[in-house]
Amino acid sequence: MDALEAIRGRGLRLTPQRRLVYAALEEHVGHATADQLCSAISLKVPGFQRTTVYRTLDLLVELGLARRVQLGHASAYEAVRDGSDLHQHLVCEVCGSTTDIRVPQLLEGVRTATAQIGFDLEQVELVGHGRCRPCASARSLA
Amino acid sequence: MDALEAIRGRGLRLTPQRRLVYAALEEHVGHATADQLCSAISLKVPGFQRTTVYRTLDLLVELGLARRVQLGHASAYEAVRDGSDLHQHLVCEVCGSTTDIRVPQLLEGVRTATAQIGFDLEQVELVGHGRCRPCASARSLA
DNA sequence: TTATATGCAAAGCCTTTGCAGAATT
DNA sequence: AATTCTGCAAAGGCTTTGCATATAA
Repeated sequence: MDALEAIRGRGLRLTPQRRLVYAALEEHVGHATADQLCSAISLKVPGFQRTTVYRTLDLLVELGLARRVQLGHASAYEAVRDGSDLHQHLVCEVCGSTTDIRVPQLLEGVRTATAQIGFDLEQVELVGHGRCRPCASARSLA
Repeated sequence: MDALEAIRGRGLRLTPQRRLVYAALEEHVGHATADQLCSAISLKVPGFQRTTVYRTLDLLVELGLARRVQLGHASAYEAVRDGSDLHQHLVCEVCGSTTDIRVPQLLEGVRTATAQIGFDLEQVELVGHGRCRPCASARSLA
């Protein structure tokens, strides 16, 4: 909950709603869509607004407390934990599941390429598409 | 135009509309949104339907004649040229421009990581966010 | 001739915006 | 007390779908 103090540090307000969104994000395993978070919170606080979730997520991303991942058309979010847990995402085209992977030297490689053209890199997002192990196995049996 | 014969190869029909969409995609420099393509085609064929553009793009992607790139919320498309011109994209957060980059060994790195977990990788999409050279310069002056 | 594709209209997601009332500092 | 936030409703992009008509093969 300490992380949220960053909100006050910005001169903004630490409201119950913001706590709820951040808590839901931390509790959620893997990535969560705004809608999933809203549903989860609604169990405790009926009528919780999607609008508020979106606004809060924007704020959390801006503060570096959450990361936004573009999976397909919709955005997914995940809490940024301590220690740079930089990872990328794999999406299974068959079952839609997502998996985390770490690609060593990815950042270095991209930095080298961007440095050459004077692009000031802030974030790298990589999404791989294919078939997860279970779905790949199922296919090879067919 | 040979590439389009792949459509017939699938037992599907090579219509004037499909030719138009593919031609527009090839002529377009850089990435094109469905809407941009539709506008371009509409200059020659007034009233050309966005619906048709979307349906055709889906088909072209499926046939490997086009590549879909998720830039922000909207999709952008580019023709797949001969010779693997695999590249990735940088998006400037200030002016919204996109730039192509090539990241050597990117594919190898990702393949290594996916092979370890048995994920059958088909495509890799990387998007970098930051500031393009002009915008970065403008900022450092401020 | 027969299945496929297009045009059009409508609906569907996901997300953002405007504004009045509520709540934090 | 002053400013920021929330809830609600509405609109806004982008994309998909349904169905009758037109068209490629």
